[in-house]
Amino acid sequence: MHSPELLKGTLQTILLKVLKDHGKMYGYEISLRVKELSENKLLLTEGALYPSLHRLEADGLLKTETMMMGKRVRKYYSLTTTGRSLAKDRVEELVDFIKTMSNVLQVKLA
Amino acid sequence: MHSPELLKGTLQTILLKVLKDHGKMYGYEISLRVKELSENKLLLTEGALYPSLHRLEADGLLKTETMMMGKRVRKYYSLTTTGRSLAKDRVEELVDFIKTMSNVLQVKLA
DNA sequence: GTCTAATACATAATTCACTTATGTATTGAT
DNA sequence: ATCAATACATAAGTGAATTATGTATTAGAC
Repeated sequence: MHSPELLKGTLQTILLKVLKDHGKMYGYEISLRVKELSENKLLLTEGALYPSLHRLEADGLLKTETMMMGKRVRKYYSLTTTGRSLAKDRVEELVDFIKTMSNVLQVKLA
Repeated sequence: MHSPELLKGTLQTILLKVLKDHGKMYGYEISLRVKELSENKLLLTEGALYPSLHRLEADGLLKTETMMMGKRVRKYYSLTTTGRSLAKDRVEELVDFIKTMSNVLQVKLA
């Protein structure tokens, strides 16, 4: 697990990106997907995940659909048109930041 | 310039790394060096830089030497033994985080 | 047949590393 | 002379996280 401090500012971008690639997903599913993609290094806590999803929805970047699986609630999130556009920009910005950081740290990335 | 939000959690590591590579440096010099290494994309504000240096010093990771250049004050910072050791760890952690992020974003880094 | 872990959502209080704003003072360039 | 650059510093405010709770269902272990 990484120092969680590092996650700051990257969570929204991660959420947008994962939803861009996988379409409709629910919160818990997203957390599992991120865990998988990161090889167990990025563990999204609920306290970070749900407020972040709610914020993205409030900002009009995500839309939701609530389903009942038996008696269990599932809330599916997907990108709006605006969200899709922003997802692209945010990912580009983060990739650029990563490249900048590796320049500053003077490390080669495989 | 990047979204400054992304810098959070990475600043101390940057400072430790730059000081590890360049030895004795003063604050303003560090900000210029980071600006140069990042091709003008990382602009350290004083409000972030100085408190961060002070914190590292208070934590025993940096030691200081104040010099007068004519009438102008310069405060040189350098790593302590503890600081040198932590610099290594922090850089490794950040590099690892960067790799994790690129996995999650599924991007190839040159 | 009960207990634990996993599934699935949610929110409130708190933290703390930043941003933004401000302050002081020297030096070099035009 | 005036402006930009040099060089330090700190205080107030922000906001995205952490930490701590809470509710409830379902599957598996024993």
